Amino acid sequence: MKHTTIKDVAKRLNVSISSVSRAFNDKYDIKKETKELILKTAEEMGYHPNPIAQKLSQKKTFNIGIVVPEFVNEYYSEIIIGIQEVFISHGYQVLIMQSDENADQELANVKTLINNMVDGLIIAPTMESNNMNFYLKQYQKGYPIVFMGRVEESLPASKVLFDNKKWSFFATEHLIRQQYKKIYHLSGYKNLSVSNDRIQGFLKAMDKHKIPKENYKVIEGGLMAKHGIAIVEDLIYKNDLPDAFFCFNDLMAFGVIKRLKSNGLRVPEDIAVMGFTETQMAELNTPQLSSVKQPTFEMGKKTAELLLKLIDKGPEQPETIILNGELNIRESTLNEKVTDNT
Amino acid sequence: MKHTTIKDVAKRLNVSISSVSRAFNDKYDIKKETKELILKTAEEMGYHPNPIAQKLSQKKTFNIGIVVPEFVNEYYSEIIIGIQEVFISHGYQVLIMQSDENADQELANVKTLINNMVDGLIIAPTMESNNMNFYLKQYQKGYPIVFMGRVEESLPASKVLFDNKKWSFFATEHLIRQQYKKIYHLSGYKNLSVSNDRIQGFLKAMDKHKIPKENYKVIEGGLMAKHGIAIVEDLIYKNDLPDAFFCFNDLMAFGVIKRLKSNGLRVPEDIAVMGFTETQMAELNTPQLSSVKQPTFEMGKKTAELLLKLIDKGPEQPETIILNGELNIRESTLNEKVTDNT
DNA sequence: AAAATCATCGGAAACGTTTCCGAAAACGGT
DNA sequence: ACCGTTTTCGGAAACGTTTCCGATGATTTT
Repeated sequence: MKHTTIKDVAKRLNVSISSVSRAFNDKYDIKKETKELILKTAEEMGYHPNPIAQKLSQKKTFNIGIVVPEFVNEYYSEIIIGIQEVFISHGYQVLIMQSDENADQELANVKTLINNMVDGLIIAPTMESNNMNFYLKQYQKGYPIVFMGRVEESLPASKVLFDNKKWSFFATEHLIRQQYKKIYHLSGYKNLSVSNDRIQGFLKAMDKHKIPKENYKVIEGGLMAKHGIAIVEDLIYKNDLPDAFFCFNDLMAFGVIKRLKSNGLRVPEDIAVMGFTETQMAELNTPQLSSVKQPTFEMGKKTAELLLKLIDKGPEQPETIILNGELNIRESTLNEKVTDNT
Repeated sequence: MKHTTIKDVAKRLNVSISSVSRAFNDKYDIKKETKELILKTAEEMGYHPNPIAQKLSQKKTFNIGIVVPEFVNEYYSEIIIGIQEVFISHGYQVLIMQSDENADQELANVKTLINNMVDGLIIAPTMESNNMNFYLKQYQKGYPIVFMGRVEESLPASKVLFDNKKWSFFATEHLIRQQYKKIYHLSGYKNLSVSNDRIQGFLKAMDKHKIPKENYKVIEGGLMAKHGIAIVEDLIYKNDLPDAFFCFNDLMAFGVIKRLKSNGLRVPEDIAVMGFTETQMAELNTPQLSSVKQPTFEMGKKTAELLLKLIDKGPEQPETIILNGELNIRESTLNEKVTDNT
């Protein structure tokens, strides 16, 4: 467990500590031969610079922190993988913490990460809370922070967003084109900006195609399958089922499909169901689920690159990157009566 | 960005640096009043000890590293959450790296983590490779390492395992009791010890119930849905379909179900399908998938606790924890002709 | 040949803690 | 009033780097 230090290497070669340091850091003021000699014997001695000492000396931790609501589902996992790819290749290590969809936990996580002196932070907030004030204050004090996902476009900081309104619109329009007449949107929690964006997209499509008000509805759901199940349950009880459901995410869609089937209803023959934020199960489910695929990996990479720039070059004009998705039509929203499937 | 240091606090109160340190570290040799005074003014000045400096001084990084094959699927995500819960509450930060089911990548990850001087390592190997020699050598040199999952019971180091053989046996026996006569096991890669354990369990059940050799088969699959699909495809082509499939994991089971359905076969009426390592989709799929639930969260916690002990108390007798699961019977393996569903 | 430049290196401060060692102060007992 | 403890504290070394500053000798310029 005894580590060989820079001193050991220096002593062995009868050179100074500074020379060894210079050799390892590619400095100009060292002769080529001595540098090579140093590197060679250091290699032989199994010397690796102690990262902690380097960090102390350089006043950088080469750690960055990520706070996400959760990473059990694929969405944030994939984003994290994208982030890691960028940072690890730049010599950083990534600390991941989850807020469990809880604003207090989120704030606590951010504070631990700051106390651990991470060089930068990526925050995917669970919801708009007054935490944002704290985060923004840190950002304005010069702490490098980049936001991701559930924040408003007006936020005065760099961020990477998905164009929820647009793709919600496209998804809804697809349902309309498939000639589903009565369409219900099961939204996410309404205190999430993404939920509202998708509601906006839904309503915009309704408006454009002049669907009468009694033929559509927005019902507040949540994030999980059980929310979809509960809502369908309720609608069955009220005898108020639509032709098509457009769900906030795939998980809710799976819940909806399950509950419909257990009531003897077929998807899509009786009722169509559309998801959002595509999961790998969309293809494997019966029926295969139509959904909107978000470019998770790319979102992670872009976010990481923004933060890296912020760390290296200091604060400049905040940048907002809005990414596009992909509407993947599958069995669950195909109306057999419609031949033109555009 | 200018941090207040221990010196600033000391100077302000005209005490020594050591006293401030003592106050923060709950040392005995400091008067209660001065300690409180120091803590109060430190608080006022917004002083937090610099963790990097602490780490350098204490020769500990308070970082631990985890290497997993992947964390897109729920299995490792949940394990990681269990690990984090233990370590974060003990003041550690957790560095997570994924090997992408690639042994070289895995080794590289372990080496980066060691170079980053993590205080301990949790390795969930992708497969038995000669990496194990390297890991064991580090372990024997005194580096705290705990293994998880895909390792053999004979490995001379602390580890947390799932009793794959036992639960594979139970799962298979359930299929036999449901009077499925011809049962095929789609295994995982045969260079994984877990695959072999589950094969053993499968064969043991066949043996116990004296199933004739021509009525069962072990087919090497993999880890993903597409492997299940490909195998079913092949069996259909060869006209060699069984009454029931027992799959290495849920993902393969979903692939199997999908491919069977697209051939007009019903699950479970025509063919039953059983998964393993239960996912949240098992309940939501149609039909609901029978599977074996692994105690992922607990596995994470146990692993973390083993490592924590290893770090704190040094190497003792290696400990092996083998955890039990839960056989969850659902629609996909219920034979309507059988009334006694035990 | 003197002066200026350049390449190469060593010494030491600095980064911000913890901790060892010893000293001063307070205290109790005789 | 003296001595031995105990309590409380300060000084300084140590952790392992990076980097600034200056020194030395070699090389080039005038």
